[in-house]
Amino acid sequence: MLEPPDSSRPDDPGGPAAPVYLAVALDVPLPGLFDYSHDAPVAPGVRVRVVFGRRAMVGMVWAVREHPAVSADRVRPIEAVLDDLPPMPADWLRLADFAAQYYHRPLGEVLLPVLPPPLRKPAAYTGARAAGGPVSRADRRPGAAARAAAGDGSGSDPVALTTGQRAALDQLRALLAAGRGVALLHGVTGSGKTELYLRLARQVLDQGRQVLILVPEINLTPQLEQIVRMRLCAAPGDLAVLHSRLSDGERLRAWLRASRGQAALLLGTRLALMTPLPRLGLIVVDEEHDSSYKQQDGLRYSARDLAVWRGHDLGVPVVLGSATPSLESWRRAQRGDYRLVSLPERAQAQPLPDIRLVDTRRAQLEQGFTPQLLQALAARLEQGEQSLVFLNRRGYAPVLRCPSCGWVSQCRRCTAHTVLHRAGGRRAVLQCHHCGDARPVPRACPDCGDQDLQPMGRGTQRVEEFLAERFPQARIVRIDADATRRKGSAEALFAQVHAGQADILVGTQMVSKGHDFARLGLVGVLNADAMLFAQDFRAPERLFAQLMQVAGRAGRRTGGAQVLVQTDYPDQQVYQALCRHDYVRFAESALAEREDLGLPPFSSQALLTAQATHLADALDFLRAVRAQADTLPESAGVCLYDAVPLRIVRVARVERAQLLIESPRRGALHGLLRVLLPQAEALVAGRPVRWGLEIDPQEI
DNA sequence: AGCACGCCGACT
DNA sequence: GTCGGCGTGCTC
Repeated sequence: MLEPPDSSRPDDPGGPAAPVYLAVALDVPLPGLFDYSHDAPVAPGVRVRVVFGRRAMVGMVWAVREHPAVSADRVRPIEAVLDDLPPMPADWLRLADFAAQYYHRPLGEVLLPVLPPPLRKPAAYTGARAAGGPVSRADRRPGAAARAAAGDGSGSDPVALTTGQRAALDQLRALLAAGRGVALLHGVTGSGKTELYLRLARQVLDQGRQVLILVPEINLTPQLEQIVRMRLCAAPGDLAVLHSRLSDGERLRAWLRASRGQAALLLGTRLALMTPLPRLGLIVVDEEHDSSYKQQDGLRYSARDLAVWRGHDLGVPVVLGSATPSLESWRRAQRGDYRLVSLPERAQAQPLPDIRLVDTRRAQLEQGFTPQLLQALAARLEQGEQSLVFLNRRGYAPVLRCPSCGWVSQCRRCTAHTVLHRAGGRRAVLQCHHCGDARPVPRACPDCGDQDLQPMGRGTQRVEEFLAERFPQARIVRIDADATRRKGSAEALFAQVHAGQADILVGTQMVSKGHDFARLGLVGVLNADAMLFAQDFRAPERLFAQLMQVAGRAGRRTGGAQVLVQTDYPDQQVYQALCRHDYVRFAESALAEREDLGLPPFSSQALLTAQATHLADALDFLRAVRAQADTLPESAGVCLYDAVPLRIVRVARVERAQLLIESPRRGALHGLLRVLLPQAEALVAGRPVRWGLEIDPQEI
């Protein structure tokens, strides 16, 4: 099966057939396809093992040609046709083709990385351990799903819907009946979006079709997985789960069950989007505004945007859900491209938490806390309720400083301060949050010898230390990337909080997603302003979403919850809207501002990035590209900004610059890129520069 | 991106 | 005298 077919086939008396040429996509950063010869045509979407340069690779056949695109003496034969899977389906190939064109990357960089690793590693098919290849090995193993407990409540819908939910469900069902279209389901935390996903999914499953549910993070899969199993699965194999923390084998087995149509439900993170699903009938994207849908390395695709494209292409409805939709989606809903479905209230009738701003301009702060916040913490402690102190800054202090000469701790490899870390018992270190480099804390100032170095500002560790001192009777739990580094430790910490074994929770954005803390009565937000003044135009949008999400942690079961946001700028639009839980007003004013400035979603953007040892090389390259663009007729209606260094110009000894390209017409932008990018490739030749392109950048 | 080849410094 | 640094060149 894994060897190349014999060239002298017995049923072909005319001798060896004329060779054909297969245009093969390979995962290399080179444009185009690569031609290989073979003795018979092979269907597009079939994987093949080939030798490329000096190494063996798995590629995918894209087309069959009569003549090679390069001279025939450079063409090599296919090593083996990997026929352990049927050809990838046509709709999957269309989706990959669209992604390759939209993100301006070679096909092979899309087609292959989205496959489970064993399907794209040549070593899985050669050598003694291959044993018939990864697919037959996977098929010989039962897999985790078959051992998992079956759902017992399949068929029942235990919760009665509120009037608001019923109205929303009717609108969503109309979408299902129409068989296509995108709905933006807008509802605050706790308004019951999940319940609606489940009921829609049930309806689609009953029609014998498959449902794809995307969630932003792995952390959110276990909870949803449990609910979905209980509510929608008659057998354990009905659900397949896909995310990056699975082992290669688990991932392959889940992928096979979904792509063969055996699993009716696929739940996963962004990488699940590119799974073939032969009977797909509904796509749900939960928390559609979340930035983790955008891949940040390799092909920088947006799983949410591709989900919308896939739904449209297949004529399958897509539901985008969020309490704080992205302004891109909100505008599409306003224009009528998406159907807006609103859930106006919390499902179980508790009031929304009371959000208040605490003006820090005149307050007497104690370790960053206002007296109001400290009093509120004390009161909740007394009532036996839990509190959350939210601070998006890990470590002990963001910088170490010498009071006599002004020296500050700086990374050797990056233009960034190093952060003081001194978690319980372990030796204190100065750590760079950009490159990970860590060094011991100097005893004295390296510049002037002063021994009295001071930590400036505070992170979660220092807040934890202060609260322990201030409230000695309280049980304090810190949840951030440092406290949860070990596998399973996050689950253990969350379990501790859920079990009521914590009074005060100190956390970064890790705590803001998914977890529903039943006993949480108070949320205190420190240092929100830092997020407001990130110079990115999306900063207010992100801050609003972040704070709404964190506020949503409070009082989901108890009611009477309070959120205190400390700020120097209580008059800012984003804080005012937050206090009123008024996403709509916030979105309208933010959109008006974006329109005035011609920013997305009123324009499309692409970001050309360059990296070099010396900044000047990176900037020179970008300027050359820009000058080249100016000579092209395709640059009409497209704005190319000046090449600029990144705010943190050097990371891990590499200096970075970028050039923003923008147009009110997406077609014009992509038209220019199609012509310009090959020329950029030529311009970089001989320069010590690495470059890249990001379409629809989320951070600028 | 790999993985070669190709010319100049500190080691058994 | 070799091992090895990473500069540039190519891959159907």
